[in-house]
Amino acid sequence: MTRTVSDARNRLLGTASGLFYAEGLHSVGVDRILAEAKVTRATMYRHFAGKEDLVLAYLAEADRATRQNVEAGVAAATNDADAVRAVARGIAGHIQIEGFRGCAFLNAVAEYADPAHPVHIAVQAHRKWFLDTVTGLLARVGDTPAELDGRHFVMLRDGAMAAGCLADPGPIGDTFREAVEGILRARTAPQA
Amino acid sequence: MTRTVSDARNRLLGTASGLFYAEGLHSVGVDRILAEAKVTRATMYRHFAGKEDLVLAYLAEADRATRQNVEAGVAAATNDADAVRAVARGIAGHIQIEGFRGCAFLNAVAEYADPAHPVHIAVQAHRKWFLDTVTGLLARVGDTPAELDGRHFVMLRDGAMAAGCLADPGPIGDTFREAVEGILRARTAPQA
DNA sequence: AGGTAGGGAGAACGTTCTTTCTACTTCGAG
DNA sequence: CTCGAAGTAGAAAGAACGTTCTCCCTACCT
Repeated sequence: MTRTVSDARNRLLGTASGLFYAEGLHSVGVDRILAEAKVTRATMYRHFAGKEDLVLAYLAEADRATRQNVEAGVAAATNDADAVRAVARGIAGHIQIEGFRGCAFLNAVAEYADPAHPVHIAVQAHRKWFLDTVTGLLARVGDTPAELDGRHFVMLRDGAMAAGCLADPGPIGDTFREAVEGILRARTAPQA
Repeated sequence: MTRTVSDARNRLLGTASGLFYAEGLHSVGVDRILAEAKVTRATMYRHFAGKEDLVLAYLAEADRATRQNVEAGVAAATNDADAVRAVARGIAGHIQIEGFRGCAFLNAVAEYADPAHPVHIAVQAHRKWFLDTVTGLLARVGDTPAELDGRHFVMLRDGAMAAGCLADPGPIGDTFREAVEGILRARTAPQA
């Protein structure tokens, strides 16, 4: 019942995630991860089938963290429009943090182009969840179909995440949030 | 004066570009490029200092092609708003082409995270040109400062390019162009 | 007391990577 | 005619890669 769930495994996944995100999937070798996590090869291969499994676990953790952030933001909102704003605020805030290197999922597909690859599939699943979630939130604001606005929101998010590590993240976050306000404005006061 | 400029060099850069774009920078090895281009190692190292030089040449060619496309679209436009629309149409069209795998520059920074790396610097230069160009075009529509709208346009572009190879590119292109129309609308008829 | 899971340490495998090298051919310009 | 640039062909170096392996130690559970 003590269920340590392995301290070494946590260190392994933690440092692997940090390195993968900061430097890229192919750029980081197993040796680097083992050295930095102070874990031996045998231990790693006891917990993960291989490097690819580590990558998948890294993305799964990122997916879990994102869902938690979104759900927390939505839960704290007092109305439907504010729920959308909360998601946007979370993204804008995420861009500002030290060491931000873009979207872990978009960066991953840049390295795993094959659509049939497990990594690519994991990214697709995450993106489908996000698009569906945002579209659902937007549908509760106003009474017009929200599919286009959902895609619009995700497009802004993807662009903000991409540019956030290539330009001053402050103005990027501001631009993003103002653009989201534009979407909400158009939904609350439909075409003139 | 015959200046063949080397047929082998062209084949080399051409197939290297195709492979780099389709499969990623780190995923493609020199051997693959040499085999596919039917060029020997010695010839390649005669023309390029190394693989990194090939990557840089690939990005330089992509930069040149993009600038040409934008300039052609702008030149064909009959007024300032249509110039912006022409750029947007070019992007939306680019997303639809078979084999589209996202923005070559955004994909490149995903693999070369170090801001001091030549690849990263080349991407920054390309992006600065694009942002400046778009902001300049938008400044001619309406008479308000265009910096925010320029960033907004680029954000939409980055998002559209990122999503274009992860979802049905048709709706993505439509969403992008409609969002750009929103920017133009806001500039021609300022706040109510 | 003994079995077993988790971890440490490190050797070694075979592959692939980028790069360098030598040796021979081709061809056009001076 | 000759020189040199550009090409072919292939060996090989040297490093890094992901993976597998053996051996030993510790801690916990029964």
